[in-house]
Amino acid sequence: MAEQGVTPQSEDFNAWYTDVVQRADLADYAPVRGSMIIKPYGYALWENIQAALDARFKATGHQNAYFPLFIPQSFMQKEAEHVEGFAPELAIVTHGGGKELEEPLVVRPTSETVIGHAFANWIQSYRDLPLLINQWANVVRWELRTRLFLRTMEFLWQEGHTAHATQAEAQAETMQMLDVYADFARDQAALPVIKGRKSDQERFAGADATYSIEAMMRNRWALQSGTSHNLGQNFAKAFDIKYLDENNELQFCWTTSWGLSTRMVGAIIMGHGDDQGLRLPPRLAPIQVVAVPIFRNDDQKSDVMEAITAAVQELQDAGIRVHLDNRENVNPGFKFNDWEMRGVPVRLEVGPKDVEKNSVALARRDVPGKEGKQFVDRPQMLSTVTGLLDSIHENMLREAAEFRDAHLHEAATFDEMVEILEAGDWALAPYDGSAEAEDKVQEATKATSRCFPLDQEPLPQGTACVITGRDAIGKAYFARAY
RNA sequence: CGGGGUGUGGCGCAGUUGGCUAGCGCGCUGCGUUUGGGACGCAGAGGUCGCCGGUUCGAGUCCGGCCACCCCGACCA
Repeated sequence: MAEQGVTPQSEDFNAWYTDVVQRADLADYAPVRGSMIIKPYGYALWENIQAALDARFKATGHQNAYFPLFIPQSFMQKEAEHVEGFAPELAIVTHGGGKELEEPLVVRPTSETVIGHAFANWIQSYRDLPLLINQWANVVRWELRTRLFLRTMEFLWQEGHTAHATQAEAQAETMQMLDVYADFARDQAALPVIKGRKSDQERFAGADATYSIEAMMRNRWALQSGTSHNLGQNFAKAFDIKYLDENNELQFCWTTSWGLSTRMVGAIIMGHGDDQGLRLPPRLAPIQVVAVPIFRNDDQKSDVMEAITAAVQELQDAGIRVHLDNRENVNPGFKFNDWEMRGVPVRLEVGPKDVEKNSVALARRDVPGKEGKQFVDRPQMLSTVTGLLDSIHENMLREAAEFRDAHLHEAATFDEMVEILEAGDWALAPYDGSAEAEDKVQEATKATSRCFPLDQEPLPQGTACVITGRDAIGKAYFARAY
């Protein structure tokens, strides 16, 4: 029998990832290096992410709009840090309609500049504020090294852009959206994340401060899964985004931006998957329940199909995403393995014995083998499935949190820090926020600073950075990161 | 962009001391038997051997160049 599964995680985590993405039909390689084809199953997952986030954006007062893919090159050059930060990864269009363009067009790597330009026109008075906009779009960054979902030259995301009258309001917005991401990760994706502030090296080019949610993958690498920036008045000044306040005085706005991309799909894959393949969080899974009929002959077939069709209908009517696997060229055992690899949270089986006893079998993806399988009376099916979906969500979240917490350690000295990082875990230590300290850690361990977690007490006066010995500005997590 | 590797039916590979009709496994199509944890039999379909050039009576195989992809590093959501 040929090996039909994916490379085990323990053997080669990156190979496991690549295997799973392709075998589970999430994505495919495209003709152009570094770009990807998102297949229907992967896109359905993204659509569910979109729907959940979009609802949260609307609930917090944001409106969707769409800004153009092409940005005049001069726009990118108006904000000093922004130019420098993005210059190496820009795709630039120099020709159109067979002629060289007067001014080259940048394919957006992010939209602060075009949106800043528009905001400057839209905003006149304090009555126009706050302006709360989001767009769902594709962006392009010319990456050297790419990986499906985690880093591709073109990716899908949403980018929120807001303008406010005061610094405090902008900061409140920045933190609110970080919370939205963290809550989404926990409540929809079953991923516990750490909210924190980025070091200066990791800060967005043009931001005063960048915050992120960091998730731990099953190989203990960190994955930045969402970011929220307080842009201060940097873009307001570069694009002349001004308003008249109540005293008829002209003021610069305070702006923010925040984004979450298809990288979240990678976070879900690597944050939950096991040696069998994907494990999708029930609230985002494109298929929440897969129904597998089992029969030996035509008599049984008609009885079983009738029963299972009714069961599927009942679940569907209750709003559950169900797929009936009625393929006849593969046997049930194959289907079990196939759907487990694809990460479907719940499997419903109906066989002759179930028809006879008016029952169904339900198996949960997060608990392997017989332990995770139960037979329930048909009238209890719907309530059991509903309960299972919630229970699987809670269990996946708990497992991920326990795994993460088991691999977080505090370091009191540089040696301790190196020891923790070399073992592959995350180290939390007082850090002065400097680039030279970060470089030193990276040289020693390949790990970088992930964030200063928001959830921490202020350090006692004079606490030393474990790397440089200078005054620390807070405790930061360091880890290997994608 | 540096280091390593790989390009042979859809996928995974063998064939590489040049030799005639390029094989194997999986998958695919048809028919039949199967079906509660990755079924089996029989019959089929499917290949400009990554591309270009060279050597040779003869190139998947040797030589040169190019391209693509994967892995590891440096840079990044």
